[in-house]
Amino acid sequence: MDTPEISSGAQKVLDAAQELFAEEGFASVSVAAIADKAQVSKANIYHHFESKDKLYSAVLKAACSASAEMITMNAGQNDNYADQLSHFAKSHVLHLTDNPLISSLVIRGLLEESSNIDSPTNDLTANDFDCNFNRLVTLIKAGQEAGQLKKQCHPAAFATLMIGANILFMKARNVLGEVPDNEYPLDPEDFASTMIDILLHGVLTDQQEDNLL
Amino acid sequence: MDTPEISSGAQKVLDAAQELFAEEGFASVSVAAIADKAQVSKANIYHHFESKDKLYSAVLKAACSASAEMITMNAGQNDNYADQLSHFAKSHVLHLTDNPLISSLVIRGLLEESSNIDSPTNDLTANDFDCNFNRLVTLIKAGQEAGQLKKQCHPAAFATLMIGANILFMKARNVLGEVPDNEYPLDPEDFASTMIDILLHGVLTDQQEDNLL
DNA sequence: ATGCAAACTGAACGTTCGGTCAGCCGGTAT
DNA sequence: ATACCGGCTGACCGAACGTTCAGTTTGCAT
Repeated sequence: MDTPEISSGAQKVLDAAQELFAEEGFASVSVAAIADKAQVSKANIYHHFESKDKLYSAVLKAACSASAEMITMNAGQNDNYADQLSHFAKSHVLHLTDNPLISSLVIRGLLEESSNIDSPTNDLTANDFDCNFNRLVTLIKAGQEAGQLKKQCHPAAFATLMIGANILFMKARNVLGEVPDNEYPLDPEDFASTMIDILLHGVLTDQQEDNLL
Repeated sequence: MDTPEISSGAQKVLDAAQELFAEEGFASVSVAAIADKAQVSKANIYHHFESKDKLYSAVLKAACSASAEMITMNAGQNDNYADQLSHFAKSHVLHLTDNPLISSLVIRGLLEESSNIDSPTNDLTANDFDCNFNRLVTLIKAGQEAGQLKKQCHPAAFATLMIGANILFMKARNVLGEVPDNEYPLDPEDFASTMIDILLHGVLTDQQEDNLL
């Protein structure tokens, strides 16, 4: 489409901007700081990008396309929906933890209100998020129609559970060190399988389940 | 303790600052904008607060204490842990949706890196978050010891699921309008009960559960 | 060698930022 | 009346901001 043929110099700027924007947000990062990090002059940034806003959009666009690319290779098309959900959860949480910069940018774009930045920026992250979210929703619906997942499970609520948990896991790993006397599962794969176990089978003991009938 | 007797003028400033900081973040909001919104002069803000950083800390401190106060009235001490979890989920999600400003501030403080703002600020939100998180964790452990919740359920992972889902629900309600042909559950209480149903019983059909044995 | 466009820069622009200061109010104790 | 003090303000400051521009360097086609 409209790939504006990123030069090597522009790429240095993009990389530096990505890191800084992901870590501190749009408003906290000055163009001078980006220039410093990229080891170019401030004016050079304006040679490649027409404004700070447009640079941010470019960073976000790159992050979103990288994000989409990484999650596309999911597939695994088998007819066991428990496996498919498990696979989705694992690859999603690994995507978040392996690419914290990209993920932080997308999440930041999602959670920030419409703000001052022009609308295309917001639509970008929203679309990227919807993409993952909707793929999970359709996966659940398919599982329901195959009779493997409960009909009364609201697909969007389930997707919110899984994706919300993964995001919190990724963002709060550093903050949650001090859970009392029970170590937090720091390994993403461990977390994903623990989470999937809960989501598939619930947390009630069998005895409690029986009492309900 | 050290309640610095907030005057009515200072309260106007705090209210305006809370709203703006919650909506746009620390760096995006200028002291002049806060003064405009509070209908006071910029110098007046510096009469009540010694710097923008300190004002932000004050706003965050107020938000955290309001948050703690609101969730403390949970209790309900009954011996049915399914009910207790359900009650926790409902009051938590209602707290988030009813007080979006306070919640946004705490979440923002949590998700932002150590940043430039002095450390007490970060500790503040982290403590508030830990408070909720740990209360949920101990609730789950109690349920496990009572034999009502599965022993292999990792308490911290469960807490991450529930709290992460609630946060995403609250923050993404406006973004998630377009889930295809299945309306998103916009009512917080509906969402909480749907979520709890999944967490307690899992999403696998009974027939699928039997196949695993 | 010459030309030319693109990559790049130092220095400056006007604006906005966080923060300061001298001074004006209105009440209140002397 | 006077002194005083907290609440409050307009005018101002230096620094940092995003942005521009004239001009230099680089690389490549001729």
